[in-house]
Amino acid sequence: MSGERYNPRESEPKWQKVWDDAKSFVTSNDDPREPYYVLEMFPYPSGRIHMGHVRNYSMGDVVARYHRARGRNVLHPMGWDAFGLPAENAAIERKTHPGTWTYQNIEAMKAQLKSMGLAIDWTREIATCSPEYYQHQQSMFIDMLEAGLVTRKSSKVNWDPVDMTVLANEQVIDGKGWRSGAVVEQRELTQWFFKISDFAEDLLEALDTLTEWPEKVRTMQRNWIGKSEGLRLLFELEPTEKTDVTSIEVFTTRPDTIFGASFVGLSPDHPLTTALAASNADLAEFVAECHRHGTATETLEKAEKQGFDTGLRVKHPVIEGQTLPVYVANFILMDYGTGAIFGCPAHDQRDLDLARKYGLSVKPVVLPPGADPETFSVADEAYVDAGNIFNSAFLDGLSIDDAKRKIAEYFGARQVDGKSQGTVETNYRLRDWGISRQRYWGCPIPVIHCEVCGTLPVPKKDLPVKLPEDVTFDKPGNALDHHPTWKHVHCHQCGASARRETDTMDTFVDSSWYYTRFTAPHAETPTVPAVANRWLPVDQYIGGVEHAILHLLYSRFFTRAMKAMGHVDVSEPFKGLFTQGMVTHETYKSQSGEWVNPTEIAIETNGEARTAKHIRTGDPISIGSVEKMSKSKKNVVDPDEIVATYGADTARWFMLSDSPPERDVQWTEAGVEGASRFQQRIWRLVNETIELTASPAASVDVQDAGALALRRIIHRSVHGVAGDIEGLRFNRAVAQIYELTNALTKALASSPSPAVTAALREGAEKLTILLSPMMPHLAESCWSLMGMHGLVADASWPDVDPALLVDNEVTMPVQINGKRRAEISVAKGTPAAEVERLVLSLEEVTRILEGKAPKKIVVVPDRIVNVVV
RNA sequence: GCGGGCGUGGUGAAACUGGUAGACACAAGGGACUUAAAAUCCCUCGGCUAUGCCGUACGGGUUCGAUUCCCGUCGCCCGCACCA
Repeated sequence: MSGERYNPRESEPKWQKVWDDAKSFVTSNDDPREPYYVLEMFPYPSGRIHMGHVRNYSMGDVVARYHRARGRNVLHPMGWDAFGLPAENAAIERKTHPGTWTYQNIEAMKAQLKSMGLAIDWTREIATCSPEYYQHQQSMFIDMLEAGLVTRKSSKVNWDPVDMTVLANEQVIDGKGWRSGAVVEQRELTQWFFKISDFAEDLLEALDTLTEWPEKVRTMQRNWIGKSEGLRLLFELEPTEKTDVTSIEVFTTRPDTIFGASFVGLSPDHPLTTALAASNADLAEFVAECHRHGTATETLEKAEKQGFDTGLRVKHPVIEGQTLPVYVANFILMDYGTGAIFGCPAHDQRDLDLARKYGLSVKPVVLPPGADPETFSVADEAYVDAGNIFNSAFLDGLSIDDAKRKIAEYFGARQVDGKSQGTVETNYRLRDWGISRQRYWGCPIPVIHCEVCGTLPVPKKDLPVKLPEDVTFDKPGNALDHHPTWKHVHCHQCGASARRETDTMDTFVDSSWYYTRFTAPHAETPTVPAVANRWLPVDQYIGGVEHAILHLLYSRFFTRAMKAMGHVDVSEPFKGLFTQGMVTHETYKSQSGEWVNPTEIAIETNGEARTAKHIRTGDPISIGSVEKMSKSKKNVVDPDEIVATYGADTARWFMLSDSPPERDVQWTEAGVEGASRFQQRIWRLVNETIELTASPAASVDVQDAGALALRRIIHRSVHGVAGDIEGLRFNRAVAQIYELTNALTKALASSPSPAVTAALREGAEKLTILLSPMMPHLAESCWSLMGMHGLVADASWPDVDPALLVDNEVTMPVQINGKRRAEISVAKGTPAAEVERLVLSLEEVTRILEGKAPKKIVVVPDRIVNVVV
């Protein structure tokens, strides 16, 4: 018996040091080879990596190592999304500085990542909380301010009462803060905004160019941007004493239904509503009621449509002499369109609900195909589909689209209050990106507020505006604002006393350009454009789908902004995007209903039945459903423990096998053990192979049939695994490597001829290279054991002999009436007539034909034969 | 409600433009080696009324042939959700 068991605990640190010393993964910007940029979403330095990281970084590492082997100059960096609230919470709990906590975490996590053996260029490491990084962000903020891409405006904001900060709309999930989970309140605050909405159209259109993105993510962004084309339309008010306002402007995407209008609706927050409510206590009460519902009852099913008749009336814009009531309605949003609508109940469900409740008219104006115009009516369900316009005078008979065009022209030519009555307008749901956060641990917004000169950017020569070190977190709110001296400055322009901006930037700003900084991480400017342009866009970006909207949309915006400022010359940051699935695990509960960690239990199997009990107490434990690993359910497995027990390669291999990478993968003890066994099998295979042939592969006897068959499998595997890695189908790459391993093991056990032995040696070498992106340490050990030159990390991906990919002999299944009955083996390219002749002489076929002629024979050359009887 | 995705053995899954359904792995069962265990190796492994028949959620359709395409139903997952 040859060799000892492979010992990853010994071998893995050894190879990591070898790579380190050889600077194997340090990437030069001057390398003339074709660049390839692979990036995984950088982690928040929480202190420990979790299995999700292991999966994410294993995938990225396979891609990086594969493309290195393919001769590309690969950029594969790592950094830290290091600003953010948890550091402040930790500061409060542990009485440490957020920076101290953060940098300690970074060190701990870096050690963990290094133990995974990732092919990362650590010389490019970035922490977004370091002034070396955020000074450039401040500098770009000033550029953006000057370029008109930043505004400061008072607006209603989502206020998180627990985190005591403002949240972007995207950060409010089901009315709750995305991090704290607290019910979000509305407050009026002056905030800094990036004008992402200026780019709405471009961000939407360019989605079509992102062909290497998941369709799902593109759809989500498309919906988020929420483009809608419609008409701004003025309704003239009947003169009234209640207000001086003479017209109401609404936004509609269905101006074609104007003949069916039966009311005009205002948002409870519409200025006219507010004005009317000032002298109408009932209306004021109605508005207050709407507000109570708006914020508190997110969980309730669709709130009932409620309206309040203001008593005002508007002139029907196309029906002479008719007027329509003006309602305030609870379902009309102030921050979309104009905050006012016209209601056409027959063709909008919400309008119909309101109309039925208050007895307003319901007049259909779109006739469904095939319906009778005399009898068609709308009951409880609005008709929202296609049809032709009727009951609409000069629009009668038109399609919806034609009617929209015609009515837009009609209103465009008329005037109300000296303005055009109708203006075609495109609306977007996407709002500007509010970046102000009332927090200490973030990038300071480099602005001062001078009593004389107003709001001024800090001169670039004075950057960075550094966070003060001596801060306390004994009061809720912004520690930066509480600092005794930091915010008091003198105006650089006039010398008057001034106040520093104490808001810091949303941490999504930090992550909106870090991939660019990686291309020149030590440059004195935010980017070195020539270098950035060479690397960008990122060829393959890999991360969680939870960032489908926020991070990815912001990054797309930021790249455009950086392009406008001359920092880069690309618009899209990520050419290829891959969103990996989560890591799940079974859950366990004690009798008393408490979650129990997998390490505390023992599973017993009795045939198919599985039971669990507590290791320490022996109490029975119930096995629950498979869920995403989470601390709250205690179904987490610590990567450190896995690496210590099985080694990094085993963890990496298991994370890549079995489940397609975009799908969730279930972590199981049995699965890890299988991966670990496979590692030993490879080691044994290589050991036994070198016992047969100690010298590197030379040419193989091409005449030997056994050797040829083996070489076919070897070359097909090299080809197949390459294709699977390029397509990110890691599970299939793994399966092919298993198949190759099985074939080599079998050949080895068959007292191989010299020719087969030579092929085996070739197979062992190539298998080692195929393994190296996934199990890099084991691969180095095998490579060195075989006495190969240099490191397998530097080895080229094997060439494939195309002649070995095609079989001369093909097996064709023979179907009778679509069911497989036999198969024949023929030379590749055998003509259909010849195949037909062979098939008809088959015993299985003649038996069923019983001398009769078949109705039809379908021959797909080299694939299949189907005899129809 | 709207949009998207998915339903394949005991389990994770594979099947390229419609062409041998279940590759590969896990679990399970049987055997070999061993004083014994671990490790390793070999065999079996979709179902059934088994020379055959059925089987890719269910019901139809197109086709010589459907896991794959089309229509309908059911179930699960994800995203958006009063956006006029």
